[in-house]
Amino acid sequence: MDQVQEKSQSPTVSELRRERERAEMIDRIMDIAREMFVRDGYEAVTLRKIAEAIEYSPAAIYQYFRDKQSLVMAIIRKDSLEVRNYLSEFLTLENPVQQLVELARRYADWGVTHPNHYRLMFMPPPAWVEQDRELHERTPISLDQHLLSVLNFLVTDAIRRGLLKEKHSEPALVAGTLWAGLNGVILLEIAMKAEDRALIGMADAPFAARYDTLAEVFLDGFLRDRPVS
Amino acid sequence: MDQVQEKSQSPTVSELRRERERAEMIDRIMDIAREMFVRDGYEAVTLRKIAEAIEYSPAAIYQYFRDKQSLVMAIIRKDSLEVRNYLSEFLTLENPVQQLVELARRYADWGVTHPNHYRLMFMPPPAWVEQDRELHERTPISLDQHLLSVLNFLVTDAIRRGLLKEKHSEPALVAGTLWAGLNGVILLEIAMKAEDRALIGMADAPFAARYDTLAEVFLDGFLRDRPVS
DNA sequence: TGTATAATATGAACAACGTTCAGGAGGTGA
DNA sequence: TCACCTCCTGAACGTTGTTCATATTATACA
Repeated sequence: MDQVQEKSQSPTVSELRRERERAEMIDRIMDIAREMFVRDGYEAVTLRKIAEAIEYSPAAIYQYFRDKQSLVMAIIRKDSLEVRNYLSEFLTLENPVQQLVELARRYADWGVTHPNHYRLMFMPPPAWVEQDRELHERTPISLDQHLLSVLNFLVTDAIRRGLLKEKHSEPALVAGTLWAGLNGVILLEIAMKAEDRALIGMADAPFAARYDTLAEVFLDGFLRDRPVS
Repeated sequence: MDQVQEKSQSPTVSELRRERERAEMIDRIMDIAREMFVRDGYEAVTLRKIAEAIEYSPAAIYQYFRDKQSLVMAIIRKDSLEVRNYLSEFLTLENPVQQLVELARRYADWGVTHPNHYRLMFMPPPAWVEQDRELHERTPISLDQHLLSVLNFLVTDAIRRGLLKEKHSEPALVAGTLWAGLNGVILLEIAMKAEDRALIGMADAPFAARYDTLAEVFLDGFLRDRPVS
């Protein structure tokens, strides 16, 4: 990652092959690391374990990644990009509210099924953020930023069409609230297990029920005329 | 922490003094650790740095805490307990909705001003949770659980008084949604800095505005008759 | 075909980390 | 005085991420 070809006028055939092999190696490392990462969280990812799995020495990894942090960030970045595409698939300019609901549901599903990705996305060690910002100078934006951006776009559209109550005239505030609620239900699902909820004497409910309640309340709260669904 | 006095019939005067000194030492260690922790996050807390700060050897710390994890957890636990008391201060049985608003605002204020506490509360390394659960067998419950519990209690009260719309008859679902929205706005404030929001072309707003929007939407969405505020 | 060059992989080492342990120092109670 | 107990330390262990000189290999060019 992150290297530039300086003098190559036209790449020879073996240069192309090496480049491809290099890309394969990068993928292989990332796949191994992701496996550990998804199952056991960030601290389970050790370079020595990865090295053993790919049958190389630990030092070899540094040929492909600047350091461990870059490796994990590369995984997050790549996977986030896939989710972004997945989320944007269904974005047409038809019914902004309906699209919001669909978008939110997809995002929530992804979050609940990828707790470790989600964790690291929101809760990176503080030092990481700056370094990553310097390196990839704010592009591509992260998944949560992208979500907020899309929400903002759709909300702006909805407001322009007069679908929301008058008091909700600022798209950024509405989008932010949607973002908050959405990530909140995901967080609730990830951070608090069923037994924890039972512990404090609460009736348990499937994730879908909590999501639906949130959707219901948002629709009732934001929409001018609540359509019968 | 976590030790029992076995044979002590009546503690002598010097035993009392030693016990007090021990407690002071524990506080001192926790204060140093908290300072590092709050400023730079969890991984900034190293036992060797703490040892240097308190002018003891690293091994000395193990006289007071089982291991590093226990130390950090002790901080979280203690501070969470203070917040719990702070949150519960104003809990009377007068107006559940008004109390919900007050409670939520206090919680949000705390979260925004304690990002690192907040981070670790929701996002502990997966392995930690089990161990901590075994040690302190589900008591005292964590801050987020406590919040959910209180929310649940207030919502139950509100429902019994017929303050909510009919379709919101399940307290657990309503409380969960409130919890989600609340933690969501905090997360938005913590995880995404102002410059990030500006980056995607959104109007920026102070935290209070986002909180108010959320409150507004929840009140409109949940309440049967929205009182003029 | 032979040779310089560049890419690639490695073993050994380093610093820092959490943690353990045998043992010293010093006050306490009898 | 003596035995005991608590506190504290230095040294060590194993593991982590990371670096670097070196060896190996493959390529490009004469």
